[in-house]
Amino acid sequence: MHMESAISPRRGIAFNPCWSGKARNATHALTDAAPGSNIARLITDFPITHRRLKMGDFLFRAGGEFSSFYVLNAGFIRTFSVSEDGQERTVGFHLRGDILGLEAIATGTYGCDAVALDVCDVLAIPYDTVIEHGSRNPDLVREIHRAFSAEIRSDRDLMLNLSNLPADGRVAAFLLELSQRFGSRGFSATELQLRLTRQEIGSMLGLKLETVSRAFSRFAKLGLISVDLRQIVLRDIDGLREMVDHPADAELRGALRAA
Amino acid sequence: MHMESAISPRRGIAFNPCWSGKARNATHALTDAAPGSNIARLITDFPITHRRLKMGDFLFRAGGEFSSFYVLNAGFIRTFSVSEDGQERTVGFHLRGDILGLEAIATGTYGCDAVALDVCDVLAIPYDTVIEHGSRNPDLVREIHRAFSAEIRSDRDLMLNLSNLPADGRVAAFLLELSQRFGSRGFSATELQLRLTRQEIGSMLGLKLETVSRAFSRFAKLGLISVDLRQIVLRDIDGLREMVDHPADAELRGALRAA
DNA sequence: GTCGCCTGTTACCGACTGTTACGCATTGTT
DNA sequence: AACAATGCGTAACAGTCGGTAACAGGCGAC
Repeated sequence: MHMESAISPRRGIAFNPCWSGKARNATHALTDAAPGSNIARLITDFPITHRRLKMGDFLFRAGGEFSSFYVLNAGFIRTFSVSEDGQERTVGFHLRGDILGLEAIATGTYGCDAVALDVCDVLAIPYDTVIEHGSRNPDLVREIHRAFSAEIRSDRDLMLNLSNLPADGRVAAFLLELSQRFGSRGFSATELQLRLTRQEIGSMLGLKLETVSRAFSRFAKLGLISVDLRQIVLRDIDGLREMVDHPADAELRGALRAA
Repeated sequence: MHMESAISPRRGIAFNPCWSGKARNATHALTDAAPGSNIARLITDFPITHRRLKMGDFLFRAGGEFSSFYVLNAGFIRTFSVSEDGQERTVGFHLRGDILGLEAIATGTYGCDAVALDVCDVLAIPYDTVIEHGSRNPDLVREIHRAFSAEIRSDRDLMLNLSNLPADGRVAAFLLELSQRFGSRGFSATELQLRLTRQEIGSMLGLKLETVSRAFSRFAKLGLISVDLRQIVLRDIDGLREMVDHPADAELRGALRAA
């Protein structure tokens, strides 16, 4: 399975929109399942800075100077990088609990843009503070390492998908991964509210928007999903999994089921 | 430029095959340019374990229990993962100074296989030791973070290439990245001794071996490189760069230059 | 030496994806 | 209300890449 993320399978059901309150210590802000939650929990003896973003605001820009990394507490964020010719390429789609900005430590500048797709609340964690705390709190260091490591893993899974799956397989894998992440964070795992356009999804999967569109249509025709613009309902998880593992057969099997 | 790695541009020319001696403190074993060098240098007050590998030996296997990560001191290592259907997919190609095994921290088990392509010498760095040292040596912690972060960056660059470049562009980008890494570690940046088969290269780039072969042949015909099995000489770096940036034009331009 | 195996090269064909173009629905503006 | 802008779906066409196959060269086993 390429879709397994390194996230613990413990499910956090409760969804606390704590960003609607005052800025507060983040100890109880996140569920267990989110990689950023433990880190926030381990930094207890100083107030964490909250940043509020509205749709379209940037959390950081590529090349901007690094001083903090961020734990997304509520909302949705898209990260992308812009090539020399002005083409936007989506790098990731992030929900609450995700950590952003880790890739900036090496160079001291952020490696991509991060834009809010919705109203967002973000915890800003100053890197120097982490280092300072780390010297007397090995658990915090371990937790940071785990987050790094998980990031590498999931990037690598995505890479393997990109390089080995045909268009349908990639789209199916994308949906399954999203479902798993939504589920582990207390959202519905079958009714997905995409916040991305076809274009943005495509640029993350190395496909054109028409191809994404076609894949969605095909899946709907095969009864695997229902599509209503950006509202997607997964109806046959195993079928989608089949589409990832054996893309060719899945097509055939669906066809004869329809006949 | 997607090919820029986060490695410092300082070049370490001297190549000390220190693995031929007795196991020793690693302080002087590696050049500045390698991401693993600083880490090895910062762990000074205990002897680092060396592991010798001969061609075909595994440094670690997917699923194996994690206790140490590794700094490659000499030789070449290929990492790959095996899918359910038995297909091998190359994840990375590593030279001296590279760090291996970082992705294992999250789950406690290694995420891929690592096999020696040559006689290798590897420094094994027990993770617990790092944590222990980290509490009184913040620089070590920072250095580890830098390595993690650089890993994420380079994975992401590769991802962008995979999802956006056509076959020729990927192969050209692969050659340029290799050249840059060889150069930064004291090898020739233009005469590359590939240790990978076409198949292995292809599985890293998401291409079939025939496609890799065809790309090499095309490049050779355009005068960009010379190919003699796994011995490749880069003859026109700018031309290769052009192939990455504007794959279509590069073909045309080469054709009319030949005419 | 010969055989068999592995790696690599090249050619031909077909499938898949990108390209282009058009139509439709929604949204927000004049 | 008319209009433009944006996102989305569909279809025809073209280009690229993979699948298959045949062949050459290196190498070890016998």
